Amino acid sequence: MFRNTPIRIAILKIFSKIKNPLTTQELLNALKEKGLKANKTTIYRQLESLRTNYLINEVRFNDRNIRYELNKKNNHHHHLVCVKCKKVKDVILPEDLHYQEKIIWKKNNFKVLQHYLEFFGLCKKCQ
Amino acid sequence: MFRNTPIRIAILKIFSKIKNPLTTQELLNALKEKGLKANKTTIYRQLESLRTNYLINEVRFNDRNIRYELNKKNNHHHHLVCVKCKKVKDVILPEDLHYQEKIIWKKNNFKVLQHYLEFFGLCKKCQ
DNA sequence: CTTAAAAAAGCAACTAAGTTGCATTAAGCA
DNA sequence: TGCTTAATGCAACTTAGTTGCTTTTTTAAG
Repeated sequence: MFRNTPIRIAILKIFSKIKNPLTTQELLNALKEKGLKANKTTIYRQLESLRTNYLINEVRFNDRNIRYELNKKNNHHHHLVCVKCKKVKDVILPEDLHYQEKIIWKKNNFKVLQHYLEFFGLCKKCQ
Repeated sequence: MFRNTPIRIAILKIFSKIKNPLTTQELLNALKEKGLKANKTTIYRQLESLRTNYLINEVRFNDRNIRYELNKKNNHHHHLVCVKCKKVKDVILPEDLHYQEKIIWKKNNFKVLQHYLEFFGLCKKCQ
């Protein structure tokens, strides 16, 4: 199904090492730093392929960029984005949104399949 | 501070009547339907002005578009987006995310100022 | 009502992200 | 080793959004 091309391997390696979601541009830069000059078309196609095969997830913060991160099993989490220093920290919520989604089901008969949830505020250092 | 230009008035009127967040393109179309041909530069500048003055909010669903809706007082809500028919319904969560944000504060010393939360799934009709 | 200052609108040119079609290269397998 | 097909590269294109500058319009003072 997939072919283990140098670019694909490099992209997955970068994602596995990085702590925060990457924009397309950041990924391109990271590849360049590794000495791998990849065409932007290739990157867009790889990201699309990885995404539709559930290997990576899209993440949206409060700017216009779309970011990507590895879609590891049992690693559902959200992000705390500091509006001042822009640092990002993963956060796992106890019970996540199960309670809210149960209410939504009862009240609206809407079956939630997925949610986007990100928090913006001030980290410890920036307050 | 603001000047009551026909375009600004028309934009606010459209937002006050519409139920779901609008993309820039949808707003342009809605204006056209009213017989108001407005330059796209003007629309972008109006949206930016309305946003920085807290009259409208940005909303992100799972496509690339940024949508806008009126920022009414005491109307904090989230959206149920049907992945099949694309219909959008507002939802108000009891207690919202206060509990989760309290936990975040206790565990991470992160002061949440804002959150993005949207639900994607199947509406009553589409299940 | 007139007029002056400043904000808003319009216009054209530009930027940058993302896409498309097609030719070339290279995985992976018989 | 060679064949098939996916992946890559490239150039041209599309489209959203931006910028700089000119013109128009709002608003408020005289």
